[in-house]
Amino acid sequence: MSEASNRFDRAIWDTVASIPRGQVLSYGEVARAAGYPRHARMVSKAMSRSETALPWYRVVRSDRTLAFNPDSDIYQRQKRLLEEEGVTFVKGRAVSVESDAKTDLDTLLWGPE
DNA sequence: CCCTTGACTATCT
DNA sequence: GAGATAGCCAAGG
Repeated sequence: MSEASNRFDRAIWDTVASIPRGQVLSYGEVARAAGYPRHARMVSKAMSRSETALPWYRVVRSDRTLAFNPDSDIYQRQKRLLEEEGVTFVKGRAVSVESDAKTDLDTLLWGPE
């Protein structure tokens, strides 16, 4: 196992571990925050290589949908873990608790949809 | 070295 | 907004 790839993994792990409860980051955002722009596709692999418990479920697509097949068990598991932290889902998109005022107002006025 | 595979993304129809 | 398309980049065959 080379030093370089190990450094990459650690950077990704640290970044994912730093995502606050009830919030989500996209694969691209994690990669960029870790100091490796354009490495979105490598984030999942790095997380898979982790042996410690990471909040992997707080990482979603850039459009806030989940990366798995909606019919799969893993998709349901991720969705449930997020909902347990207060994250809601509107049209398949994860909406963190810390959403902006406009979204909150619209939701109050028009309901989730 | 070429080709295929992804828990991806930005952009254009 | 859903598809298609073209970039992206490390791994493995």
